[in-house]
Amino acid sequence: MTAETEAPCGQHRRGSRSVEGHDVPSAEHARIRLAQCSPLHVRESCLAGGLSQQDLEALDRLTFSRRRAHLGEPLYEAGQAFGQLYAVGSGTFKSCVTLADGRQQVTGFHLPGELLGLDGVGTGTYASGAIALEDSEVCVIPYANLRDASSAGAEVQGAIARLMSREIVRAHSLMLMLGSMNAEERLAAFLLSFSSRMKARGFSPTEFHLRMSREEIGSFLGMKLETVSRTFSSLVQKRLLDVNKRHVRIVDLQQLQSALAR
Amino acid sequence: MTAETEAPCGQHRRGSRSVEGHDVPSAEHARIRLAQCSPLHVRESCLAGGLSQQDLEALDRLTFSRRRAHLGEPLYEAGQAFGQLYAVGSGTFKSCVTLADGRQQVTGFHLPGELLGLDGVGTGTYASGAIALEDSEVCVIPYANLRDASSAGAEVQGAIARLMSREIVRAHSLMLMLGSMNAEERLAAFLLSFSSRMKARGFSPTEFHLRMSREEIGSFLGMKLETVSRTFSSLVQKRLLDVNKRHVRIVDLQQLQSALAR
DNA sequence: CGTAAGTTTGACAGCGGTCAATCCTCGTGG
DNA sequence: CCACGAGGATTGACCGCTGTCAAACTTACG
Repeated sequence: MTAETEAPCGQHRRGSRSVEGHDVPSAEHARIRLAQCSPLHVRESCLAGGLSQQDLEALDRLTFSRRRAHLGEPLYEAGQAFGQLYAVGSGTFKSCVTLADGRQQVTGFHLPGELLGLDGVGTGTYASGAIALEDSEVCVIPYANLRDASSAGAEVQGAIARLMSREIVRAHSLMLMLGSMNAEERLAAFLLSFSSRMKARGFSPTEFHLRMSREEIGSFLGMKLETVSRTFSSLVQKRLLDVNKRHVRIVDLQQLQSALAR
Repeated sequence: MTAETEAPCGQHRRGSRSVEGHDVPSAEHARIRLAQCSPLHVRESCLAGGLSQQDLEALDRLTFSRRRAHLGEPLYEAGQAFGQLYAVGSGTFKSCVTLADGRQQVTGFHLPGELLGLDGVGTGTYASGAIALEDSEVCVIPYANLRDASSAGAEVQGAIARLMSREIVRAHSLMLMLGSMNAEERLAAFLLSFSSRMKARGFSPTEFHLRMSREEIGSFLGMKLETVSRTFSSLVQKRLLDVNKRHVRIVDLQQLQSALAR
């Protein structure tokens, strides 16, 4: 239906092995608590950063459902009424903002344990959309529950504030990257960030599979897909990486880090 | 003392008509409530956006002091322990982040009514620094006071959450700008944003004085100061602006807006 | 096997960075 | 009061990075 453009934020059409018939992804809302929702990831990564055991237990009590999103499906879309936050349980998401004239940009990639939807709190409307980059699962956290002063509300409010603040810091450092780095530095920064996030989740920090296309990486890094591809090739030539399509192996992590300091 | 670099985040050395002898800007902490702290600006601008009357009164009760900062003086610096938020009462500030290798970037300019320091909530350390671009005044809001569940804490917590969320949205749209606009579009976007913020504060939206240098604008927009200057000249040539150093008059606001949609 | 999407690579051009000279403003000191 | 110097702004010349256009290759799915 939607007139598909050449944008990096579109939904995928080729549904992979998605079973189809799932046009409305808001289907099942099983009552499953955060603690059962891939607890290891959620607790030991971004979400847990700075949260006390008490915070986590409070959060657990406020989480009431989970939801699945297949590859290419939106979890929510920009402009939609804000109602809940989502904690990635498994899989990967990208979030995208759109300019008035249609230009779009990927503002982030989200791994298990990270929180989505915080940009909706301010206005009551999601400012960005989130789309699954593979078949994924999230925990749904109704925001109204957080506002209830009841049930350790204050603790959780503080935790949410910390998470938001970190998102601000992250966005600012991305601004720095977009404003002052060349193509090679941007890609190196992206890969190193990805590497440390994989490591934090118990995966290999030097070998991983990217779930996003060259175009999506380019959109995130503020460069064209051809430049992304060329820069990958350049880093391979310099013996810092092995790359085969979306499979990446970091050969020389030391040098990749020093590629940032130019 | 500090080895001054060529960065856009440095403190100014030429103290203008500053009286001197004010090396420690944390001096006087008069007990003045937010309501007395340029209330018109604070209430009718960013801070007030989305806040109820109740929120504002709650905030008032938590504000205990104000502080002055002369041109070039830091309000706080990156890495410093986080303790309070600052509401700009009068004047202008810039905030800056620094990369490991010393590169810096201006992440925002702040007008009366806007809140500074939210990036410190997450880690307990300010991730950016804030420097006065003219002699300015702020309201000091100890963050600990906000966390106290006492005295309508929940209301204020929600208000702070909304403000943080808006800052996230703002940062994301800046990322979009840095990633996908050319020099002219960036400058136009900057001027239009500045214009509407001036208008919101009761100033002329078409004629104003910029408190920041070309280098600082460039740092914020991800371009070099020469390019900023050239782009100003280009917009003058196109009859969209009148520019004399830092004094700007928007001649054709319509066309300036359409310069964004390319 | 054919088509579509994604990736890679090449050729070329243009925007913006770099280096440099000049001008302007303002504060300081002779 | 004027000369001088420093910092900021403007403008020009040049060039390199990255965008643009295009073609070839790979992979997956119908």
